[in-house]
Amino acid sequence: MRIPGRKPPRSFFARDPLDVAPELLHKLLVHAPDGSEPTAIRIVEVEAYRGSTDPASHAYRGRTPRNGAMFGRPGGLYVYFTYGMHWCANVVCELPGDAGAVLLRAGEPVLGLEHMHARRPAARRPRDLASGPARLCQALGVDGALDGTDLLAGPVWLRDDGVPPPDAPLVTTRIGITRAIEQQWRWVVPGSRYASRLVPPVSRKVR
DNA sequence: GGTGTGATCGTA
DNA sequence: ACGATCACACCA
Repeated sequence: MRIPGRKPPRSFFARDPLDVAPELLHKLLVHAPDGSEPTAIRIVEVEAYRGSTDPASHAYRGRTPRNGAMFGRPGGLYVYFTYGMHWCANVVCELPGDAGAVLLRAGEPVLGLEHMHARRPAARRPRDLASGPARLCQALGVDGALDGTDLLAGPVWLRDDGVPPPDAPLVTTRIGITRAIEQQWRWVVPGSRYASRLVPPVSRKVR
């Protein structure tokens, strides 16, 4: 089987997640398991999480069994379990001397749509397949077994097929968090119909 | 199109 | 007790 695009150099990931995040827009995320057909999405929505300085980050309180991948090699995949039922995937980055990651929030399905629909019966149309961080993982078949794997070695790959990131991405606050809600650390492909939403909810739960 | 709510369980 | 969420019901 053939993996589309080229792999970015390791140095692409070894930077502040705030710099990496917008450059992940329009890149491909490919899951090519041994012995079954690959599926792929084009990334359209991301959020950056820093480490010790970001109260919303899983790495804020240091290393634990769960967030270990965030402290590993840049270019790794950090997959975590949340709400008792969902997996979400991050690209591991590294602000020099600190942990960091970029949450992959949504993508446009580009390869293996029939397999994605089989994994996501609730999705009526392509725009429902990967328009959310947990939906994206379901569509690609990404779960905890892939936590800590290398995006430069597979079976989950980050690939660059030459489509540049948007010149003027939409920048907003992060979604679904209750801390550090003032930071504008979410980037979306302008006008994308495959994003989870273009504008964050006006009111968020406060406690 | 929009809003509100229950599900479900690992984590710290 | 609380999530870096989702699907579905319900209203428009």
